[in-house]
Amino acid sequence: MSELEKEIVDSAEVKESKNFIEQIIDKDLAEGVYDTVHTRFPPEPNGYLHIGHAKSILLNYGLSQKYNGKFNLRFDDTNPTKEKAEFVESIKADVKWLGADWEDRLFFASNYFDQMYEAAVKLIKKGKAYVSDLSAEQIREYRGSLTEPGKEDPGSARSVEENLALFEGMKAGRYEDGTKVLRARIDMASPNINMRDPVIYRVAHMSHQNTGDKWCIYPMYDFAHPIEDAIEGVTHSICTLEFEDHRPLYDWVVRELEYPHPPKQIEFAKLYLTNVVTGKRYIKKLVEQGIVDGWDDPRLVSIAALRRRGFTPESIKRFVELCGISKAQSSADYAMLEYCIREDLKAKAPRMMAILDPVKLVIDNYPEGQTEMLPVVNNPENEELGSREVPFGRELYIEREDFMEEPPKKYFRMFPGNEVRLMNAYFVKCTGCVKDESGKVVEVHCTYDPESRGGNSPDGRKVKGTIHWVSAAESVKAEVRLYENIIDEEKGVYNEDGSLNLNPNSLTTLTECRLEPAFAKAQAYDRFQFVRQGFFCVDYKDTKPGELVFNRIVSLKSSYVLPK
RNA sequence: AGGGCUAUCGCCAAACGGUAAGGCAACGGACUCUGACUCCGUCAUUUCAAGGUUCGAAUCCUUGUAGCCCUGCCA
Repeated sequence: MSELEKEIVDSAEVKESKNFIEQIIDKDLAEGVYDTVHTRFPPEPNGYLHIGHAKSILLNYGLSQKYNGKFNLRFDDTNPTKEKAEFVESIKADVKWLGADWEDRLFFASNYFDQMYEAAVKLIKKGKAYVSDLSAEQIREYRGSLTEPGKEDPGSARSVEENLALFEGMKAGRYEDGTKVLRARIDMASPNINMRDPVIYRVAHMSHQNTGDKWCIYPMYDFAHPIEDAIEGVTHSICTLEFEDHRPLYDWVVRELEYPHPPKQIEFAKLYLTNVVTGKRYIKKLVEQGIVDGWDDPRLVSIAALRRRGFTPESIKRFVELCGISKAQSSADYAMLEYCIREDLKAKAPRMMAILDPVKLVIDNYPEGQTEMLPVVNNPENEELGSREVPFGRELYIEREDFMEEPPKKYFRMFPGNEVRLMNAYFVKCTGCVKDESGKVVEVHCTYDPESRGGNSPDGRKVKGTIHWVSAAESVKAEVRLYENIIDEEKGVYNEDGSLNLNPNSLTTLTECRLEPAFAKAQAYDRFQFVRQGFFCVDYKDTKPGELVFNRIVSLKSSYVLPK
């Protein structure tokens, strides 16, 4: 290819298509609707963040970076009945871990309660809001149905003065929970139910995690959110599809409150993953039944679980990018997530040897009692990761599946008469095996070629198979948890009736495995690529001294399948 | 008087009236001290359906169909 051709190809690759949100922003910028881009991630501190939040975080933060704008982290804490301070810290940690930097812009919606109260007063004065005496049930009745219009709230007829006095009374705590609400006066006959005089303030005598007992009235999301965005100077308020119907109300609020540079709400489709349990009530059930050990169980897709399982922020970012942004309801394939972590760890993680399903290998012509240290490169694709010494001896453990007494065609690992390479060590020739009464192989025997130290024979002969191993004497016994999150490829996670389709026994398997010494010294959060099996990280939970628990985070497809 | 949104390969997703990108998955083959990785090749004459407009339609129009969301004093 000539230089010119290369340039043409390069420039073609640079031309990236923009997602629909970027197109909206470009247009806004070009038309002067906004002269900057300011986004935010507004979680309610009522639980843990999951992979879906990661999409929102990375989208919002990414946009602010791309357009040289700003990104806020704001806790949307307008409902004290659901929120806890402990979630604030975990959310901050997760957002930070993902690399979204809010700099000094950490906000709480509850810090705007005074301004929201004033905003409500302003609406009352404009005749755009009134106090209602209706019960929750009555409000529901008056709202009408999907096909029938609602009817006027009796409170709608009150004068501005009366509303002002009543609303002040609500604030002063003169009314019980549920006895009075403030409603926006819009249109009880609107086909959009959100516009049928939505409740914008309710009474709740409850301590708030941030404001304590200062307030006994709290604003509703639809009223509070646009105000929060407007106060912070947010330009593009990005949320998920279910809020599309709320956009007219969002626009109504910023218009009636007369903000000079009103923010704009844009909706995108949530990120769903196939074959993982996401429903909160199911997760709760799994936790209660002890099937998973909490909301950060590695089989779940909370940010904390993914972190615990060994995913890197980079891999999640890549995954979110790969998924793209659109308005079509979709579910990403879990294989794509696995691809991202494999891709990321490939050159970053040291590769260690471990035997998941050990069977003993005895080298009959190797001196009894001798141990030698063999140098091994930590990652052949990345020399910077250095090397280590691995002990080698007469008795080793190899993977049970790496030996077959009667091999099928194209099997080129251990079988009687075949020579293979013990990775980084020696060529060995299989001589046979020892079985117990039940016919189970308990020991494989072989002889080695002392000339082939390091894994190559001086006479230049080749072997087709290379297998991994650990020294029987020096290896460390450990438990490995094999986590599976694939429930049923065909039926998926949920049954037709909405119940959970899973076999608890299939979720996790504990195996006793053998690790090479260096692997066994792993620290929490260390990540390793494990020969032929996948990636591991240390599972920091429930780890007792001398009883390491490793967690296989990604199962690489085995490309050799035994014939049935 | 219901309203809103969506529909392009098994899964995501571009294409913005000019002749269906790309990634994941899958499948061949080459290579290999991990049956991994890498490499190379294959994978939508057709865009939910049926009509229409146009020299030309995934894109515009009409009529259907399917899926998701909305009747919290949740967010």
